[in-house]
Amino acid sequence: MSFTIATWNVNSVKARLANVTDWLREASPDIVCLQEIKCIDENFPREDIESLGYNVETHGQKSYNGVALLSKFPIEETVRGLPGDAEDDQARYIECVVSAPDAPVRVASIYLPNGNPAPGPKYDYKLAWMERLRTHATELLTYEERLVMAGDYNVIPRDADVHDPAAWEGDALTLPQSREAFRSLLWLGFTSAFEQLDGRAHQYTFWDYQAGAWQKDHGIRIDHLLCSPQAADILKSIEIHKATRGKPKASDHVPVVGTFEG
DNA sequence: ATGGCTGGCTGTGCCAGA
Repeated sequence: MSFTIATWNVNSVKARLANVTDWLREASPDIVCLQEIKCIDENFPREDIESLGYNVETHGQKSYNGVALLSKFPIEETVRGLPGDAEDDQARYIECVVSAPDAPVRVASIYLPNGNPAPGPKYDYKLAWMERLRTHATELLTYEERLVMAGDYNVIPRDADVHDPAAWEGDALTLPQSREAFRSLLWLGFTSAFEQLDGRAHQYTFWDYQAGAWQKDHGIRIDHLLCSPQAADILKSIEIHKATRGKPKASDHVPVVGTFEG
C-alpha cells in the first residue's frame, strides 16, 4: 500500500486557508509538513484541517515561523523544537512518529533559517541551526527506521536549481558554506528525493512575489525531502505541484510530494 | 534593480521573507 508525504511552506496558514484546504482536497496527501504557519497553536485553523480527515500537531509562534504536521494516520509521538539549544525560541522544527501502512515513519517538518544578510548574526544562526540539525539527524539515523526530514531548507543545492546563479551569488541560500552544510547532512546517509529520482535542472519550488518572477519562471529549488535508507528503499516518485503557484492568493512556495510504497 | 510583493501587527509604516 502506498502513501504520500508532502512539504509546503504556506506563508501564513490563515491568509492561505482556502489555498491549503483546496489543495488538501485535490491532492489528498497522507502526511503533510507545513512551514511558516505564522500563528500560535491556539490560532491554527485546526477544525478546518481536521474535517478533511487529518490529525494535526503544531509548533506555532506569533507572527513568524511556525511549523505543523498533518497526518491521515495516527500520530504516536511528537517532538516540538529542534534539540540542542535551550535558548532558541524560534519555532522551526516539529517531528512526529506516524503509523503509516506496514510500519511507522518518523517525519520532521523543517523551516531552516534564511540566513540573509551574509555574513552577519542571521547567517551565523543559520549555520549553527544546520549543525544542530546534523547532530540531531545523526542520532535519528541510528534508529534505522523510516525517516523523512522534509521542509524549506533555504538552500539551493546546485547552480542548476536557480534560474540565474550569478544573481544569487553571495546570497545565504547559495554560499559555499550553506551548500557544504546541506551536503554534509546528505553524507550522513540521506537520499534527497528529487535529486535521486528526477534531478532535472530548473525545477523550482519557490518564485518571489516581486518583479514578475513567476511569470518569467525565475525560481529556485529550496524545498527538499531527505530520506533515511529505510525510507529511500520505498521511495517511488517525487512531484513538484507547480500549478499551485498560479492560483489566486498563492504562497510563494509550492508543495513537493513524495510517494512511498510500504 | 543595493528589493520591484506579501503577511503580520497595535501598525497609521516597519520588519521579515528569499
